[in-house]
Amino acid sequence: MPKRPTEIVLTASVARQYYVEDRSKSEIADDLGISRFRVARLLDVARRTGMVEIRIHSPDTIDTELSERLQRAYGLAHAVVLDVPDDDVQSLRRYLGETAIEVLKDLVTADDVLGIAWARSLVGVTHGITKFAAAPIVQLTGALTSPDGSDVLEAVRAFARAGGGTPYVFYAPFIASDATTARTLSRQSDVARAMALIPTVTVAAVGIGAWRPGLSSIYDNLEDVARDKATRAGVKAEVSGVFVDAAGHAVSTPLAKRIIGPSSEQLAAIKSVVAVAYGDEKAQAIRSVMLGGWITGLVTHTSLARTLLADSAR
Amino acid sequence: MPKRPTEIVLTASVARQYYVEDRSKSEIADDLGISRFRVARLLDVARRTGMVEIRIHSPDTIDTELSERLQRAYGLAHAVVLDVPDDDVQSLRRYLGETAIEVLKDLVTADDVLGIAWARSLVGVTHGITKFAAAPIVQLTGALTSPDGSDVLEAVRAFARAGGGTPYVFYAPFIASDATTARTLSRQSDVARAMALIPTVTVAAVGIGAWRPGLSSIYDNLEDVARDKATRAGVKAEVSGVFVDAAGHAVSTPLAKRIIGPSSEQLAAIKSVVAVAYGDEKAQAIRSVMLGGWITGLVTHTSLARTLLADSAR
DNA sequence: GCGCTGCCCGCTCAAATGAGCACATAGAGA
DNA sequence: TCTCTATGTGCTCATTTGAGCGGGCAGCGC
Repeated sequence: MPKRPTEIVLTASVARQYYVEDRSKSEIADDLGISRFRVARLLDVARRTGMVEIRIHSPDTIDTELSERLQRAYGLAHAVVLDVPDDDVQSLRRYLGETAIEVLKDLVTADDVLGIAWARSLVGVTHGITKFAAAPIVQLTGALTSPDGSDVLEAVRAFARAGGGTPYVFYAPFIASDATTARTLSRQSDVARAMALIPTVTVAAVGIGAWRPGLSSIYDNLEDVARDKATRAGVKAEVSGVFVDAAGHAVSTPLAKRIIGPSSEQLAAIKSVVAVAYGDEKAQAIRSVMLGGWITGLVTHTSLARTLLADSAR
Repeated sequence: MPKRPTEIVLTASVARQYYVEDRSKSEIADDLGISRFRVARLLDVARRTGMVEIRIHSPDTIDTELSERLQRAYGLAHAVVLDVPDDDVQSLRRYLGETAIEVLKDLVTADDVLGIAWARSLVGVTHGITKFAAAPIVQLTGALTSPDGSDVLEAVRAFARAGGGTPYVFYAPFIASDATTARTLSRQSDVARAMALIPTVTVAAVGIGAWRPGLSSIYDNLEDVARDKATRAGVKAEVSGVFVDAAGHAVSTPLAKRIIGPSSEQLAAIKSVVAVAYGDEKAQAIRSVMLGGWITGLVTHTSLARTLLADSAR
């Protein structure tokens, strides 16, 4: 910081005029009878010495800095990190879901086709949607019974209702008992119609599961044999029914044939895939999914974001 | 502030890159794949909504904002307002004096001629001066006995010693007993030599007195008769022996002829006149002096500055 | 005294930026 | 359904700004 009093006053004055009053350097220079170069240099000094302090504030709920870092670290197109209490899973899920809906609102136009996969935090809050683009809404995966009774079909319909687009739902489970059953189910007209639309989907909302008990709806709804087989095949995570290993590569397992949902190729072809994820225990799984490039956007909370960033630094 | 989460993140990201990382708008735009216009607009939004907070800090001792306002309000070339405790007059005087010296250091080059008038806060601290321009130093006014023994001559010599310039001092009182004595004194060679140099003085350091007991060395050193006469003539303040009324106009009073110091014309001709002033009771006097344009710079403290600004708003 | 060094200043030229305009799009209301 | 309005976007052109350069000057060592 300058030592001479008159220069301190001058520097502060210039900084105030430039930064607070938004005057141009030339204008300030003319005003003070000094050259614009001098003004620029005074401003440099002011910044370097800390006379000018600039802070970026975020609205309470969003941690923009973490969001940005996460976005950069994993090459995401969108990342939203919510700074909300994460001890109450119920309300956390609500927050994340509502935010995800906002993100989708932002992303989806009438020219898009929105795909909705089973994701607990999303499907629970869809009833409150207002104003949505008139895009077709396609159910991406089969349904799973949820403790609170909300399901994918409801979510698809809610989006369609809010925007006036056509909902494409179907009645089939997420996981069929075997590959043959899955094929049979897929031939049902409603399932076939939705599946046929998957290649046209431009924006998808998905959930991410970790291949461990309690961290993936698929894992929890599977028999031991199939589960262990997948585990041995290297499955570490799952995105809307697509199985991936630690590095994020798709794992081909017989299990995949039992899933009613997008194939890995289909998922990869979707332009924007927004995932909602919470729970620090899922960090590794989410990381794998992001490394594999399966998703383009993530809505999550601070502690998980921090874990993900710490991991990416390794 | 934007409502959509992705836009909040984007806006904050842009603001951070622009303000904190000092990247250019075009660069940020290319990076994010958006137009530079959009970046500019996002930044506008960020500023308008308070996402970007810019604060100008001053070093502890100087209140740059008050300084600037004072400077503008009274059209001063320099104003330095010190934010120091003003309950201890001793230390206040020290601070002001030292700061005034810094200001003078800044203002005076080898091509200048510095004039020093009697000013208690200045003369007390001159012994510590180091590094000064090699300018001639001229004693502007006669001397007054000071309680702490410091005097103008000492100050003049200290400046000269620090800079290597020639000191022009003389032995004569500030106030002669009558006009005739004053004339006689002025014919002394040392006085005459200094007085002859006054028209060459380019920078002067002066004190300001209020025409009330205890607020002006001249007032306090005068007999009742002369004092009252001056009061009746409208004298409200005094700058290095020049008497002015409330509006700042020079008051012609017989008293002026008894003063060994610059005439009002001579004072007015000096390019830079820096005054040191403290004590809220002097506010009106200082205001008058500034209104009259007698000084171009002021070194003072916060409470007095605030009073002066409140007065100027009237 | 004399050159040397580092610093501050203002210049030129090219790049960055702002103001105003035209266009597209989405939502509101007839 | 159609028009109107508000909003967001990118364009052009004039202005503002930054990078790098050379000159002048004070401070310093010989």
